[in-house]
Amino acid sequence: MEERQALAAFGALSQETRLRILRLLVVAGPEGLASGVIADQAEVPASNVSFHIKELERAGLVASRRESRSILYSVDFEALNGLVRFLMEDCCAGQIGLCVDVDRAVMCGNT
Amino acid sequence: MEERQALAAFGALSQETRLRILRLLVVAGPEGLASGVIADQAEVPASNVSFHIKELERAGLVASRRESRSILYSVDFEALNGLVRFLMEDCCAGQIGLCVDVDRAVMCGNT
DNA sequence: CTTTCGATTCTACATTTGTAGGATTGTTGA
DNA sequence: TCAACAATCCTACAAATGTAGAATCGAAAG
Repeated sequence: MEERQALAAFGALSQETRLRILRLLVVAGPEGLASGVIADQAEVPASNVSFHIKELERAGLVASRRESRSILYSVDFEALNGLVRFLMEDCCAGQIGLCVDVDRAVMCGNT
Repeated sequence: MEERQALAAFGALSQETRLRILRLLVVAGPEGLASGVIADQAEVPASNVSFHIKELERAGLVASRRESRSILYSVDFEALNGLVRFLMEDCCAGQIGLCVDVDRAVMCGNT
């Protein structure tokens, strides 16, 4: 994952409302959710959901597809995985063992 | 890791200058770096480094200790590890296998 | 004690971000 | 075709963020 995208992704995750939206989408799975549903569940005005969804899309964390009248938004799990790996590389760089806690089943195999 | 801290940490990582500083500190290891050294290496004015370091500290990602005239800043690897785990939990929640790519040696043992 | 030097704080400013009501667009079912 | 409905766009505004020079603070060396 490129730094540019990682910066955008971190920015996207650094906002309460957006994190809440992302979590709803993670739980919803590949099926995704319509923005009206998101607005209801997150208790946020529709225009606001649009604003934040756009941000999540710009960051490459969320994809959309039309389904009849609704547009369904879903997490790009590939991108989320890429972000985890990006973070781990920064975390591990020359310091594996300092940051990774193998006992808790979080492993970094890079380098 | 609490959501509050994770939000702050993501925010801290979402800024180019801060990410650069964090990487310098990751490479430097537990020993840490003085802010003057950071300013030189990152090519950023000293006041700016102070500003961003404060942000990284507030996010709990960086710790400091005095060493003679200088103050040495170092990464809190524990916190960085916690952030990776936080991200994985969001990423995995009910969807293990969709997001985690075991072949590339990134594993999530939660749940 | 005083000078030096590393680091922060102050200040001012431009830019970006977040919020939300209302208007608009566009798809679908009647 | 047209009424309904979902979602975005427009707008205005408040708040937070990022930048950097200048002033200040504080520890340590002499």
